[in-house]
Amino acid sequence: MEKAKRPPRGTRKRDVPLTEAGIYAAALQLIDADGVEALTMRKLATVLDANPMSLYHHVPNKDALLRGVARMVGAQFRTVTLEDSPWQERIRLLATDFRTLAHRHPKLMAYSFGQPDFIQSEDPFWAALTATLDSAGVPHAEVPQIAAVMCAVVIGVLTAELNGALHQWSNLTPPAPAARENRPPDTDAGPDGDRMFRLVLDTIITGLESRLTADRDGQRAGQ
Amino acid sequence: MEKAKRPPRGTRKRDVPLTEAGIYAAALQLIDADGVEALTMRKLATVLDANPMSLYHHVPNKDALLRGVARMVGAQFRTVTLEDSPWQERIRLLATDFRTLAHRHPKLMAYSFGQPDFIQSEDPFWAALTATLDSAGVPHAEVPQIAAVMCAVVIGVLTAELNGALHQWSNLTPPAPAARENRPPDTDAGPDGDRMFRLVLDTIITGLESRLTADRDGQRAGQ
DNA sequence: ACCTGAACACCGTTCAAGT
DNA sequence: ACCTGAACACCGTTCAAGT
Repeated sequence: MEKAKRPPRGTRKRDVPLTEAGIYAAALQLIDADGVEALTMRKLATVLDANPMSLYHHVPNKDALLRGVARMVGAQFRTVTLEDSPWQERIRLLATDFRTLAHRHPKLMAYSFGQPDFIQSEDPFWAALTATLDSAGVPHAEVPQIAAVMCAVVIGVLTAELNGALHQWSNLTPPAPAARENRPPDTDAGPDGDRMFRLVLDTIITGLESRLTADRDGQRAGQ
Repeated sequence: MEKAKRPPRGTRKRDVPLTEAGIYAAALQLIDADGVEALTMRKLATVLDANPMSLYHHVPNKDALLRGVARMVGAQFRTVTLEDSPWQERIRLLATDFRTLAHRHPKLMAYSFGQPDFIQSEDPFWAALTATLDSAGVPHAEVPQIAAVMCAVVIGVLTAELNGALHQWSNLTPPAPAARENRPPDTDAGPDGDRMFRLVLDTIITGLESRLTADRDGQRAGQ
């Protein structure tokens, strides 16, 4: 009978002590599978084969847990700096990297996008974005505002893509009352999403370009 | 002692029977005050001076309650059609009307913006937007997609404005470690929000214009 | 230091019973 | 028809106690 506690085969996750990182990793799995709103301290403990209260020895509370998971995933987002390309190219790369990350963990990112502290001063992403706008010739004083609205725009489009709104709205105009209802969220990873994301990107880059040349024309008439 | 039930003065809300509309109105008050996440069937019942379970006779569940409140508020959003203005002006009006609504019930709208069914085919807003794009000369087949991304962009910026992200990000670049932390969400109703919203609006309208003239030039070289 | 069981103060919702 | 109390199946979290 010796011990007799361990179930037959690998059904037991934890022969290993609890870790902050381990908790985050397990939480991320649950979130990827069922979404942030389905994550529960108690479910998470079950998955980790631990007592729910044990988690509180490694994480202060559920909110900190979510922030921790978000920070962990965000850290994967090291963008290639691509120092010697034109600013348009660099912005495009930043945005598509962002989108790639969003597609890798859609449920988590749909939540993270709603948190104002999702972007921090220290983020290499923010540094890269502001540096790029700077090198594009955006007046220093305006760089943070322009960067902020660009983030808001990109996050808005990604959110709408992730929760299916973009897809749903695109198929709206025909009354289509008998169309199949409540189709699954339909991550919209297809070519539609790609096209529409590029459309937005092109538009804001074009808009920025024309704004910059207008500024220059205003200052020294030409060039 | 006759009756002896009624408290001294107007502290009692309900001498009147429960109504679906009354429930929505009370729920909206609670949401405006404390946000959607703080709304509880039990708190709502208390405010209405009713038993929590009584609500379920007028509303199937909490989800339907929230949708009902959102629909009720969205119905206020009757946009002036402004039939004889240039499409740029009409789009601008649609967007600023949208923003006005968002500022009137920020907590509710921050929630509603996340719901993919927030915009429906029957909405006069959607009809006005698609009609405007149509009159601007957007190819019929592209109208829904363009309308969808425009909604996503505007909602993205409004969401970031409402939850304070726009404001926070704008003040990011200086490391500013000792700055006051956790200032209140700071609805960002000030001139900052106005400016940044107009900036986005100008940019997408400019982008759309250049896209349209490019299409025309491609088709018939000129005009 | 790390873990745990019991308990507290909440939720949304079901159901059988009251008027 | 409308309302209600009790109860169920959950939450996050505190706390005192175990090793």
